[in-house]
Formats: sequence, C-alpha cells, structure tokens
Amino acid sequence: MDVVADSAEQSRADSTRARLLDAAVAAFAERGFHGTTTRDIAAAAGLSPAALYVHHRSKEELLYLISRSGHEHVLALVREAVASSADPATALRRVVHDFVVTHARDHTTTRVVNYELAALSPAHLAEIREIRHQIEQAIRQLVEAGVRVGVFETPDPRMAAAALLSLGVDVGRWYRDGGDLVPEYIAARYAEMALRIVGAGSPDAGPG
Amino acid sequence: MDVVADSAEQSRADSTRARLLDAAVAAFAERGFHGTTTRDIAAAAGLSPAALYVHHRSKEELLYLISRSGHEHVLALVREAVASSADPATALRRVVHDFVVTHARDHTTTRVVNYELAALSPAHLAEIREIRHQIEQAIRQLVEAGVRVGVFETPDPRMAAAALLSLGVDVGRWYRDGGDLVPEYIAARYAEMALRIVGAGSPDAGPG
DNA sequence: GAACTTACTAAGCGCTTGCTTAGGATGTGT
DNA sequence: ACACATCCTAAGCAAGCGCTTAGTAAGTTC
Repeated sequence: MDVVADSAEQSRADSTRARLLDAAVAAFAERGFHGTTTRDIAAAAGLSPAALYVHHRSKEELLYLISRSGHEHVLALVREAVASSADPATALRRVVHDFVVTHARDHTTTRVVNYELAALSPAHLAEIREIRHQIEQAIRQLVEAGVRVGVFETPDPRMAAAALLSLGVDVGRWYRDGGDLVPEYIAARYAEMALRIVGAGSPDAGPG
Repeated sequence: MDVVADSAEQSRADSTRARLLDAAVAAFAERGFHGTTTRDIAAAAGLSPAALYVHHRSKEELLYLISRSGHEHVLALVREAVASSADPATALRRVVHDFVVTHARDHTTTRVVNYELAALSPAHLAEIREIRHQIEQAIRQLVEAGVRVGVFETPDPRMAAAALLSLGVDVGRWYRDGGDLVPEYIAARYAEMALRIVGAGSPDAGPG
C-alpha cells in the first residue's frame, strides 16, 4: 500500500474516474441529465456499463461532482476578481471578464452547472444553492460597494447584479466553439457593458 | 357536420388538446422534456396515458407545438415593439420592457422555449431556429439603426444585441412567482440598463 | 332505433433504463 | 509459485418508457 503513489502519481482508477466525469460533462451538456444514459457515459469513456458503478455511486453522483467543482471554480474566480482591486470599477471589469471567459471557454461544463440543477437530489441541490448564493452575494456586494463610494450609479444595485450574472451565465448557453468570436473578445465587450450597466462614469466614458 | 361550431365554439377535443399542452408546458418546465413522461402529462390533464395519443402524434409534437407558438409570440412582440417608434431609444426601451415582461410572466413557457431546443426533431429544430434567427435579427438591426443615426454608441452592435437578448432570456431562468419582484418592475430596470448598454445618451442621463 | 361519430380507456408490447451480482483478467509482493 | 489487491466485464433484474391495439360509453343523426 503506497499512500504517496495513490495521491501523487495519478492512479489508474483516478484517471478512469476522471474520464467518466469528462464523458458525463459532454453528454449532460449535449442531451441533458435525463437525456443521457449511464451506457452513453460508460461507452464514451471506453468502458462497459458496469464500470461506471465501480467508480461512482450513481448517475446523480456524477452530476453532483460536476456541479460542485464547477460552482466552486466560479466562486473562487469571482472572489479573486473582487479582491483584485480596491477600485470597484477595476474589480468589476475583472469579475465580468473572467466570469465571461469561463462561461465561454468552459461552456460545456457551465451548461451543466447552470441548467441541470433540477436533476440533483434535494440534499445536493441545497449544497449547490448555497455556493450559488455566495457567488451572487459577492457580485451584489461589489456593486453596492461601488454605489456607496460613488463610482457606480444605479437605481437598484440588486437588479444590476442580477443583470451582470445573466450576461455571463447566458454566454454558456449561446457560445459555440469554432465561431468567429473568441472568449477574450466577448469578455472584453461584456466587461465594458457591465461598467455601463452599473453607471461607472469616467473609466468607460469615451470610445477607445 | 357543423363547420361553424367546430371552429367557433371550443369543441371538447380542442379544450382537451389545450389541457394536454398546458400540462406539458408545466411538466417540461419543471423537469425537462426527457425528465417528463407521457403518463405525467396525461395524469396532469386528468386523462389516461393513451388519451395523449388521441390528440397528439407524439411527446415530441407537444414540445414542438409549445416551442413554435412560444417563439412566434416572442417574434411578434419584438417586431411590434421595434415598429412602435421611429426613435431607436424609445423603441429599444419598449422591446426590452416587453421582452422581459414576457420572460418573467410566462417564465414557465419561456423556459421550455429556450432550454429544451435540443429535444426537438431535426426538422422541427430547423424551423424553430429560423424564428429565433428573426428575433435576433430584429433586435440587432434596431441597435445598428440607433448607432447609424447617432443615438446609440457602442463598439460592437452585435455584442450589444447578444447582451440584450441574454438579459431577457435569462430572466426566464431565475424568475420565480411569489417573490417581491413584479415583472413590470424588472422590465423597467432592465429597459434602463439596455439603454446604457447601447450607449443611449440623453434619455437615461440622470437618475429619475 | 339502427347507423354512425366522438372522446376516451384498459391492457399491454417491445424496448430501455439505472443499477447489481458474480466472477475473471492482470498485475504485485514474497 | 502462490496469495492477494486492483480494475474491469458478462449477464441480467425489476421497473419504467413511448406508444399501440382493441374496444366501450355516450351522444348525434335520420
């Protein structure tokens, strides 16, 4: 029993687990949780149907693992971006930019993360909702902070925060690979629009 | 054989058809197309499982009928709003307002309309995509017209139009009945943000 | 009141689903 | 060579799926 090897080197089981998760992400994103069979996932990972249950408890557990790591990734990204500058406008630009880049580049994962919540078990859904709440909180607080110090101007920070989230989340719905829009370009334009939404004055006043 | 009665009075078959459609909308919105069984739909309409097939060809046909009428409704709404004023800013305010009100008030239908496209048959999907294209075109052209006459200012009208659509579509995802936000309030705030996004100057310059 | 139409259901068919069981192939340490 | 752990599969079970078939009850028409 080699504890070091189990965690340091990628054990064979670990890489098979990961392959199953990748296959599940692709399948759930394309056909949805209920439109995907465990046989689909196993076959895409190059395994027999039974192998899925060697590495995971259930089909729902796959969704939960995908959803949790996806949400944790987004939460970390948002918190880092919020903390990256003392100026709310600079921080917001970075939040929206990074949020949008992730939702475009990882649109396959983010589609599962944002649109398959209803298939989670009640307990798992509650846990995921808590992370979502923290993501929303972080963005709303940033907008409110900007309004408080006078760099943002908006009649309802809560609605502005909802709109900013919508912009990013929805990119995961419409973005396609291989189009003429690269994630960074979309993110740059959306960050500019975000500053307009919150009524940030000078940093976005004139055309570049 | 009374042709007048068949179309004028609501025949019993017509109202049963409609009940099945309503049940399908509710079920598809809550659990998705693949998460819903034909038995669910029939039971919610107060019928036996077989009755669904008396009135509709297949489960997919139900989705298609819901999707088509939903998309046609939105297209009509957008075109009316676009044509409602010669001033692009006034027209855009109305477009976004009405678009958002519909996506909030009819969030059950719009969820099916926007998030169950993948379950449509290839032929039906092609037809629906054409309607979606026209909706997008109408909004994009309005933004471009505003830029052309100098009332809007934005580095990329296409991205601005994508953002406007996202704002409305995503309302259908997060809006819940019984909350403290009424559709008209959301629509009013979102219309203001829309004008900021496209860089409409004077009509939204100061706080109201 | 016989002939017909309309609106529906009971029963079930063939297939697929998520998941389990029992076991086998391939290392690995001694 | 032998014991053991690891990783995977063949086969299949009970339940549920979309949809069909064959039929019935309740009008409607003349």
